[in-house]
Amino acid sequence: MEIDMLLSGAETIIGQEELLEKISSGKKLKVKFGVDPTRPDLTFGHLVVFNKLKQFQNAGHEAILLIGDYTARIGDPSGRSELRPELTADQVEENAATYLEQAFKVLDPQKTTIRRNSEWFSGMSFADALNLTRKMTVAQMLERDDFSKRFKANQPISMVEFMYPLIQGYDSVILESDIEIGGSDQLFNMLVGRSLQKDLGMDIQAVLTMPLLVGLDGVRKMSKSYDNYISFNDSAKNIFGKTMSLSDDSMWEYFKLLLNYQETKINEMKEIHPMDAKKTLAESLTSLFYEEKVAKKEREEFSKVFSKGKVPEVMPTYSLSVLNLEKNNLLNVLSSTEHFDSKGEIRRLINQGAVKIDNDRIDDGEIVFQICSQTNEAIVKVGKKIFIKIIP
RNA sequence: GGUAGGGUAUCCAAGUGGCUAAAGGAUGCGGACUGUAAAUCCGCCCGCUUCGGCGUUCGUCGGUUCGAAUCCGACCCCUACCA
Repeated sequence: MEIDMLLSGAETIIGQEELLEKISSGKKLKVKFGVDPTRPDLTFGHLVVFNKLKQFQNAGHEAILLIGDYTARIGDPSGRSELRPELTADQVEENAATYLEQAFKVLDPQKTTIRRNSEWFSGMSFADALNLTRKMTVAQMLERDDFSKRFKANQPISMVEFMYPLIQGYDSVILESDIEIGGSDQLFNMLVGRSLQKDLGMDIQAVLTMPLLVGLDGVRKMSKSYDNYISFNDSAKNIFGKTMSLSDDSMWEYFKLLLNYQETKINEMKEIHPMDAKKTLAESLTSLFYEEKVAKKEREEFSKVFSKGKVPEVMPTYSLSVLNLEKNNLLNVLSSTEHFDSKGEIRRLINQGAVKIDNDRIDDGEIVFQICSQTNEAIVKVGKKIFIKIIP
């Protein structure tokens, strides 16, 4: 039963038989999951794998979170061969720290082993590194899907990219991992771990890949570089709001991959109104990171603000007397609120009919603020999402 | 080392002397329609502006010209191919 759960949702499982043997023998497995701290946020794409890691953890296995601090520092050129700036050690450390903080929102810190690959790579000699490269051939490398595609298309592949699978594989050697989990785009790299272990006569790790989560656009995979992601660090409001912006079609993936909903339960959800289903999704996701009552509250706020067109409970507030502008016209006031990049942008928004004061559409940026003497405040709404309160 | 191609706005990409702040996509933003959906349609998308303009931009520096992203020179960087 437990085994079924551990393997559920996986897209590919390599080395399943040995894995099952190990599990049934009662061995405490070392489960490896690696992340490169190249940017400050973990996304819900990572969450898919983190959830899996947690399942193993809950089942009593050893969760090893590998921070690729050494690799991150070199600058991973994967993907479109962009020249990524090398990160400084400080930046990487900073990112690593926030990664951990975020990871522990899901994982149990007491039971999680944290390792950094700078532990073994920063002291590695060039000769040892070269020895690593001996383990793989160019032809083998070109088996990796994106390498072969780029190669055929005459697109650049840098040497350091060829090192990445080896680096990642060597991590598995050092950690003596029994199983490595990751996104399905990591399959090749994880398989290299198997070859290296085999080569050294070690126990060979199983490999389990999880499907890639589609991003908020519903088309491309969730990724920081596409800016279509929800992060562990998003506010409750943003987790809820971003989830609601998903298309109906893609929400079921979220139920499945992020909340581990089973087929039958998903089918039940499909019976109710999509918006209600989505609200349930959004509330559940929000409560993964915040208290349930906070999530519930966001659900109510959402209905209030967007379905009923009311004003949110809290919003950034600016006082005219504090701003102390030469002229209290709409343009100046908005431009001093730091929500907008330039006055030109605000003008554009006004011209496009995006700005309302106390629910009246304004088409003139020169209009001077007159604050209702009864309520002693004016509510400016810009677009659908920005609310600003102005007080005297 | 040789040959060929290239560096243009957030990204992709056109543009080879003036009509170019620079086509077209994509992303993004706004509006309409809605369920803050998605899809679709319309609009905006370098900065500042007293809305007449002004200021910066096409790898870098210099030059030719009334005028340069476009021509010339040098330099830097990238890519593929052949060795």
